Amino acid sequence: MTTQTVAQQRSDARSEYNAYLAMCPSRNLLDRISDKWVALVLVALGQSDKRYSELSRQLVGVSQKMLTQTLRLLERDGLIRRELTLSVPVRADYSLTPLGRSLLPLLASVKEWAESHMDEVLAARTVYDSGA
Amino acid sequence: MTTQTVAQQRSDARSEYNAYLAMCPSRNLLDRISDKWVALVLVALGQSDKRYSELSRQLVGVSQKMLTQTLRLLERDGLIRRELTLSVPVRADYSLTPLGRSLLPLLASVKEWAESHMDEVLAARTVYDSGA
DNA sequence: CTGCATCCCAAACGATACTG
DNA sequence: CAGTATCGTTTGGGATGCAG
Repeated sequence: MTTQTVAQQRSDARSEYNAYLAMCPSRNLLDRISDKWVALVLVALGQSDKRYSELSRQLVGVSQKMLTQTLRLLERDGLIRRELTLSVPVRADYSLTPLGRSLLPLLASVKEWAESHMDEVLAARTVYDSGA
Repeated sequence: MTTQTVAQQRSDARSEYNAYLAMCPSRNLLDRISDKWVALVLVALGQSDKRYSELSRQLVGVSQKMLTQTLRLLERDGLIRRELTLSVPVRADYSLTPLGRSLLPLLASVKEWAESHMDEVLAARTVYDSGA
C-alpha cells in the first residue's frame, strides 16, 4: 500500500503530457495555438469554410506571409484541411477538420471573452498607468 | 422598415468590439492573452496563489525577464494582483483578480485540450511531413 | 487568385550581471 | 527573494517580386 492517493493516480493516467515542462511536446502545441492569428483563423473557419482571399479580407491587417504560414502550420497539425482546385484562376478552400472543430469552441470563447471584457481591461490599464 | 435583420441588430448591439479589426483594442487584448506564457501563468495561479519563485519553478524554462514581463502586463490589465511584502528577504505574492478568474476556465480548457490531443496532432504532423 | 522566395528591419527573447 | 539593466542573438513579420 502506497501513500499515493487515488486522485493522484487518476491525474497521472489522465495526462501523460504536461505543458509546464519545457521539453514536453504539449508545451510546443500550446505555444502554437496561443499564436497571434490562430484563434482568429479557426473562429473564422468555424463560421463557414472559406477561401484564402476571404480569410485575408476578414483578418484585417494580416500579411500574406503570416496568413499562409499560419494556415500551413494548422494544416500540418491536422486542425484544418486545404483543398486546392486547379482551375484558372486557382482556388484554395480551407475548412476545419474534426480535430480543429473540437478546439473551436474553446478559442471562440476566448475571443468572445476578449471582446466582452475590453472595457474592464481598459479601465484597469488606466488605473495602473495613472496611480500604480 | 430596413432590410437589416433582427439577428444583425442583436449582433451589433452585443459586440461593440470586434477582434477582426486591426485597430480595435480587443485585437490587442486577444494578442495579449494568446501570449506564450499567459495561459500557463493564469492556470498556475488558478491552482493557488503563488510567489514569484514558485511560478518560476513551475513554468519550466521561463526566463526571469519573460516571467516578470508577463506578470506586469497581466497586472496592468487587471487579471492578476501583486502583493509585495517588504520583509527581509522581500516577498511577492501573486493572485488572480475576479476578472482573471473569469478568464481562467477558458484558458485552462485550452491548456487541457493541448495536452489531451497531443497524440492526434503528432500523428497529423507525421502524415503531413512524410506524404503531404 | 494563391501562393512561394527573398530581403530586411524591428521587436522579442535569453543570458548575464547587478541591486534593494 | 524579487527583481532591473544591458547586451547580443533570434525570431516575427512587412514589402516586394515572381510563378503556377
